[in-house]
Amino acid sequence: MFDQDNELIAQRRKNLEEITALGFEAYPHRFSRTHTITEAVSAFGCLDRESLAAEPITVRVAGRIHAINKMGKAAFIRFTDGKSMVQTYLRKDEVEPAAWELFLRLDLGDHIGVEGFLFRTKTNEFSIHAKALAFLAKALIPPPDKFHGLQNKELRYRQRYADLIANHDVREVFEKRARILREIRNYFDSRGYIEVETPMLSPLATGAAARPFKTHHNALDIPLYARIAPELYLKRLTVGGFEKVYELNRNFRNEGLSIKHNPEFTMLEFYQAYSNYEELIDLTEELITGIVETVCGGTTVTYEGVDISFERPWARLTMQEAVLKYWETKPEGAKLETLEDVIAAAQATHCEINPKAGFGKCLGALFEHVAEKHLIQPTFITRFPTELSPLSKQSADDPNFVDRFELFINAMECANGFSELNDPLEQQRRFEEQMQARAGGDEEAMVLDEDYIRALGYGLPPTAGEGIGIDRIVMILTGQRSIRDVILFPHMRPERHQEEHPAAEPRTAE
RNA sequence: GGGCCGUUAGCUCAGUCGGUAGAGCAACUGGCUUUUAACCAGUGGGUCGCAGGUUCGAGUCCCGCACGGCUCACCA
Repeated sequence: MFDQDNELIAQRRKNLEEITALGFEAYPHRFSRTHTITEAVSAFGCLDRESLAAEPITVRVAGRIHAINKMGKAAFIRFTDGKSMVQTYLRKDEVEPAAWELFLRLDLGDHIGVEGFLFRTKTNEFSIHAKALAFLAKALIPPPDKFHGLQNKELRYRQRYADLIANHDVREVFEKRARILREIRNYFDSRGYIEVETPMLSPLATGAAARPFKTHHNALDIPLYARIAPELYLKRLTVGGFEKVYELNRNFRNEGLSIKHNPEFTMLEFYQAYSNYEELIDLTEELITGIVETVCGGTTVTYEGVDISFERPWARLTMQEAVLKYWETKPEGAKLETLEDVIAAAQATHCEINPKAGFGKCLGALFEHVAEKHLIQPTFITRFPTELSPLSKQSADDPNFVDRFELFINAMECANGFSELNDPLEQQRRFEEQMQARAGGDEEAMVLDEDYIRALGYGLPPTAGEGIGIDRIVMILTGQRSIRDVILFPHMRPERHQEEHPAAEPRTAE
């Protein structure tokens, strides 16, 4: 890793040895600061040259070296605390001789501490006139190009630390992500919801239609699955009397990776007793609009050059209305009331459907084929087929549909909520249907959870629940095109280490 | 899994028709006491992703593989 064959690393190791030979500790344990660089810049960066000269302000700050401009017996060192950058002006005749010798052996990427007084240069740049210089840690590996940053996407994802050092906008994305999560927690905490944590590892992977990761518990000698959704656990808690609960955490799905899919992703799920799905639609608008206003300032964000407006109310369409609206070659008087209607529409729009699928699955496929890509502005799709919604409560006027919605933004499904099915006998019947589909080869059909049925047997009040895909919301609010750009360490194939090649001839030149 | 594109110095990138491997940053030596991607002079640094093939000769053409990006399919 740090082999001497690489001249840049060898040079840095040599510099470190010489620094310790000068009497500096190689990896000192601490450095007391008066300010972070960010604090110093925000506290004093507004002062002009005259006020800085009139009453000298001394600071002790620390950071990583970004650039060095050396001019004989003086130098500027630009360094950063990760968030803000400042430069220090160092003169050979104004610091200890050892400090100057130290300076001569510093490399880009090293951590230093500086004590000095604040001033402005003749080009008016806010700077620290160094009186003392401390060595805090060596970077044996050179940082990426100080001007171009790190462009190679593979390196940026695999070595996020290097990405964060080199590309300041990456840090801003993750700071914004943290603010979004904080706003979500504020929203629910201030309205009396309790945040809970339910099992990540469970004997059953259920509550959603997805393929799970499987593992094994040695002591119990049983298979366990990484959860695909916390849904059924959260509703057990509603049965138990937690009227309003939320969980903000990871789900795991053993499926393909893409610009919109990571094997683990962050989901908000929340449930509230004595509510229905229409109340959740209002809540979702309020929650997300509030986040957009707080985090992005305003009600509009620009994503991929398109303005997305979160001005309320957002569009609402039933699934059938959405298909009819975006079906470009729709014949006069077309309807989507029966299986025959839907099959005819699928054929007319060249939408492939499974010939064995029923009305609900066909309508769902048709919706995804015809309408989904047009749902750029926030849009709630309602009135889902019962066949696609094994955990949702049927609509009062037609048992073929359920009281459910999905929220689409930028053609991505961002939220899914419904009035919860709380009739244990009907739930059992729906699970049995799913198990039949599973037996028929549908790997993603939902798995029966008997204990969940038992919980419903104790009586789940009328309840509405929702899941919101946080990574996707963060993508839209931070303008990132790929989910990998809003996840700190996205999943990658492991690096394949090259076969050990015969040891190179030792270098003799020195 | 399919299709398209990419992989050249630590980083960012050139490399024409197949004919001695290039630049900027970074590094090294020297100069320079308010620089701004500092500047000036000089120097070193390469398994051209890996492995085959064609050819007198391959970074370049062909085949296979690895990894990545985009995209389609599956999925949220």
